Amino acid sequence: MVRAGLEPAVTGARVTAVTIFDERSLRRHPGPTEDFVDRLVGDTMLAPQRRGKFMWIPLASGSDALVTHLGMSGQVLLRDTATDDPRTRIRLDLEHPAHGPVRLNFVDQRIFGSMAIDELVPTADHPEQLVPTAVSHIARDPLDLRFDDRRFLTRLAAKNTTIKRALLDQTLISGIGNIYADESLWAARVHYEQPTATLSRARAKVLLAEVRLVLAKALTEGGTSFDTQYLNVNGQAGYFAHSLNAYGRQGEPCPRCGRPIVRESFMNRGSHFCPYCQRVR
DNA sequence: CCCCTCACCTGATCGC
DNA sequence: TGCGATCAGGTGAGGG
Repeated sequence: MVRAGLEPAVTGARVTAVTIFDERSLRRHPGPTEDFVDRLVGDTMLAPQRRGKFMWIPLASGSDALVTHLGMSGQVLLRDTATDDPRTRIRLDLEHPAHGPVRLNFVDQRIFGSMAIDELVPTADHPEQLVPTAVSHIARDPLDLRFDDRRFLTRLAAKNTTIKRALLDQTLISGIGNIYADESLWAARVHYEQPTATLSRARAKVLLAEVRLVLAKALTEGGTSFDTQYLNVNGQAGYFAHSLNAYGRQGEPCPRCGRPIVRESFMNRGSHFCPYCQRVR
């Protein structure tokens, strides 16, 4: 969503200025602040790419890319050159050959996200495409046409953990956060603490199919937004939050069986599920 | 190597 | 009214 919105505006655009308002947003940048600025200014951006929750914009000058992770609360907002946003941590001013000047505001309330300049490298998992080193260990997301279902199912069965941990493991499958994990598990009727080793291949296939449906729906509905804090590149809220079945609905009836949804604490966050529909088997 | 816990952050909300 | 405590969650360092 974010990537698609940025593509026409940044592809071919030259960076004219970079302003750092909060250095903590450069936590993942390997060098000092000046290095980040110097390597961006004057360079030209190519088409944005995405893997999991990482987005990167290759730079025309060489083998580097501007890598952005949105964390929890990050946004990349496309603005005209006069617009500032509250909690902007990094500002990029661009000049596009066709569209003229444009501004990218990296807004991030909780500063879980970041920007960095990172080297593009080849990896065994992604032979047709160079990816930033910070992204090289991230698996493909299940909507990627090159996602390997058999490999995923085999690696899943080999893990010695529970299913929700596995779904959140970005080296196994990417693009699934806490909300989409709970929604997918609810849809597939799988308990979040089902051991991966005893989850049948048939049920794992159903779960993978439900993951795809949840991610595809979230994508078409513009992401999950609970308030104005979560916006797309045009500053609009997504609508996925209106169609949640389990996440955040503790105490409310399960849309399938009517019994109450339960919330349990797991991995320092919430797991929302229907104890009747979703049982360890 | 594999698995798991926890620190990192801010702002909304809750209880007293 | 105010103030401290709690909660939200993606990532990766570090421990076992």
